Amino acid sequence: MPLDRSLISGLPAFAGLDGKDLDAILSRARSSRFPKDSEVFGQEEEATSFFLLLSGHIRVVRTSPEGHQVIARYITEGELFGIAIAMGRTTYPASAVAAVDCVVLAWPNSAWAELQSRFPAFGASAYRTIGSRLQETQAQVMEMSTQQVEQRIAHALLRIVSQSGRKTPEGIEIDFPITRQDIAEMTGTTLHTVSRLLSAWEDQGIVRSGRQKVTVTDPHALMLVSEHRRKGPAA
Amino acid sequence: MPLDRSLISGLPAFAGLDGKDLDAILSRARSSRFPKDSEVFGQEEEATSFFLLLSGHIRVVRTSPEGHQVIARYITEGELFGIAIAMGRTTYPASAVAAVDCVVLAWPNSAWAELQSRFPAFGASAYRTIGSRLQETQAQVMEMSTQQVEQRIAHALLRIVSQSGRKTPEGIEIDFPITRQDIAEMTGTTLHTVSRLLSAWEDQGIVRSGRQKVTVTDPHALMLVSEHRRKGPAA
DNA sequence: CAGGCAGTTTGCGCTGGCGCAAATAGCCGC
DNA sequence: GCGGCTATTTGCGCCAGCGCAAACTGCCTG
Repeated sequence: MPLDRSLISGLPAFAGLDGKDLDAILSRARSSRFPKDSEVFGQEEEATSFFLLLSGHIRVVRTSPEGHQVIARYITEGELFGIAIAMGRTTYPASAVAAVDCVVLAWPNSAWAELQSRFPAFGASAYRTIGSRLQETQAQVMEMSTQQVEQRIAHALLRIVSQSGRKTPEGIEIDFPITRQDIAEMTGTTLHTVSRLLSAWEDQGIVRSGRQKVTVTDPHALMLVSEHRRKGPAA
Repeated sequence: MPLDRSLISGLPAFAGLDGKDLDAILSRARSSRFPKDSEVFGQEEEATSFFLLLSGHIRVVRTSPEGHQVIARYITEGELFGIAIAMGRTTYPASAVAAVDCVVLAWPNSAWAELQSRFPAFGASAYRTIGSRLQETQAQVMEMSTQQVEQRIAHALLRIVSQSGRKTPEGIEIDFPITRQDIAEMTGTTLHTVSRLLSAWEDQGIVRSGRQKVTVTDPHALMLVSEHRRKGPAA
């Protein structure tokens, strides 16, 4: 059964393409399910496909030779990921793990050249994606160089929540399970410190948190926290 | 006077192109000199061109809203830089400052689409460049999350030296002026800490350093330092 | 519904590395 | 050769946040 073009018609990656184009693009893709905690691809693995997340959330994790893990980002619905081919890489630089049950479209790398040349808008969109990843990653380096742990965590929460937040009566909730450890691995700290800060914020009524769950009840206050920077150069 | 193709013929960015192609590419470029400490482009500035460094060394610097600076990387001879256009960005995400007197080739952004489509190998090379920048930046995040300052500085020195080292009787010297502050801004620390560590290494005979100058006399020992990691997970 | 496990909280002590400040030392221009 | 500027070194005190360890708590499973 061919994939329905409505799956991807609204996505920024395919902006400016008509129905026929979408069908052509989809004809090269296959869709698959990944249950929670399963790996879409692994770090250092031979890159054979590139992907689009149709539904769910995916954690992109880099593991160091000594076994330390760092979460590079979360992929949300509609995003391209694993586009090693677009950067001329032959292996995936990180692994991708389903944070919840996910549905993913996969294209074989062999489709890349064709899609890119037939639908330049699609290629451009992929390159824009890479550009923003680079931008974000550089911003993260900056943040780690100049901000305290508290600000970094506040900022990370705001980022996640704005990307993958679900409104509830109590506030905005991160709509996938996330542990203190996960947050620590996104911000370069330890689960202990994350736990302490979340507790403090809970006392101040800024967040509510539970097992693998964080709800931001006062985003504005959290923004203030994230902006209260360490003393910088005078100007 | 047209630019001579020998300027760029050996560079990886133009691998696989013949003399006529090179001339065509060069015909769209103009060459300019940037004296030490002058800015090739500024952060947030409208991106109007992309560049190739013919000679010299360029410092890529990001400045935070509070005035903190971070050195994202050094560009060495033969590298493309400022290729915001390839990522669909309209402004430069960082500024580029000549670390020494530099000679630079600049293409107007309007040449990008044409060059990319006429010479796919050139486009691919640019995308590979971006891919490795992303890779490196992510590795840096990892490093900052998991390693101590000492290891980070050791690693940074090794990286610079392998990229821009000049052999001298005493060891390998960084062949552009670099201050303790610069090293601090590459590694997310302070010039004080850098100075202390360099002094310690000097006592151990691993480096020799002077005003805006660092010579690695014992790269192997420095590698050992950079690999002596903080205790990690058991496996 | 009894365990057991994974995730979380919290206390406590310690230390890497920062912040500040002052002294020193190359280098450049005059 | 004399300032004066900029880069560097170094001492000292302090504290954010880590490491360790122990207790706790939902939640899932049998």
